Amino acid sequence: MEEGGEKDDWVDDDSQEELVRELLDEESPFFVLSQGTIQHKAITSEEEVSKQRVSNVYSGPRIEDIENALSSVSNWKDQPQQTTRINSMLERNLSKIESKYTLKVRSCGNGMAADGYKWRKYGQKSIKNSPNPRSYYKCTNPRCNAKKQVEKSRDEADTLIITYEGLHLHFVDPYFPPLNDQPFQHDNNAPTKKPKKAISESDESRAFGLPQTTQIQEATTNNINPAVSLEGCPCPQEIASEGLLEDVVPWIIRNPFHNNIISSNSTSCSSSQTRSPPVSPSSLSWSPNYNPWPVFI
DNA sequence: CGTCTTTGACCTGCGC
DNA sequence: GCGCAGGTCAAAGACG
Repeated sequence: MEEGGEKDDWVDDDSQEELVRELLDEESPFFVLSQGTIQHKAITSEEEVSKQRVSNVYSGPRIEDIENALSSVSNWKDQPQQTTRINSMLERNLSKIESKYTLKVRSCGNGMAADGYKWRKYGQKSIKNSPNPRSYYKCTNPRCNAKKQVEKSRDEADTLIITYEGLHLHFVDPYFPPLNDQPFQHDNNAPTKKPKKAISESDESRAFGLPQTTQIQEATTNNINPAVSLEGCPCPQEIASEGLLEDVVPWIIRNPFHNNIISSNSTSCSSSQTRSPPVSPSSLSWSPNYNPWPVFI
């Protein structure tokens, strides 16, 4: 993707702060809450070892960490000190933390909730004591190890339970500073499909890691449903084709019209829908499995 | 023909 | 060690 130098200006401070507040707001419609709170779980093999550290750092998302993540993503190219901030976070072992975010999504249609990323289904399993199978998806981006699991709720037939896991590394890696003083270059021609290669590359990418708060941002903005920009909308082509968070978030922030759509998307699409009606799902079907209008409950 | 989905087999972790 | 359940792999088929 090629945004030139413009992208760094896409998110102004106010927008960032607003997004941060949204991230921390339990009432935010952007968050799917399982019984009112984001389910956050540290799942690394070093979980016990790092618990004490985590308890300091991850007793909850701290606003400065989220700000770190946001500012690191948006500004480091222009502000060398961002490199220091990233390194500081990495030194705090933030990169070793992975998180799962379980979302309950009320489906308005036939199933999958679009979240702005392309996913490749790699498995499906029947779950014991559950009538509904669970589907496993990986991000199609070869530099990304993000995964999600989707299953229907046992209690509510029209509710999907989506568990996000891992990182959308293709979202952050263009913003990480070059290693070993090598010239940093974003691979604009990175292939988007070749799962086998993706495994090794994502393994390499894990060395970068990501602060947990960035994952929270990811989990949140996944729900923002950038797919709204796909067809019939004057959004950058890169968004439509890749749905990358780095493109989508600033773009959405800058496009109030789509913010309205997103907001309406965060409420029930049933009879309680009082805002502008959603675009026809068929017009958004850049991935055939997705119902682009999930409702977060 | 390339890509994606399906689905059975295999792997792994965990509890007993 | 064994069995179970969840997670992943990969061959085969479907689809555009």
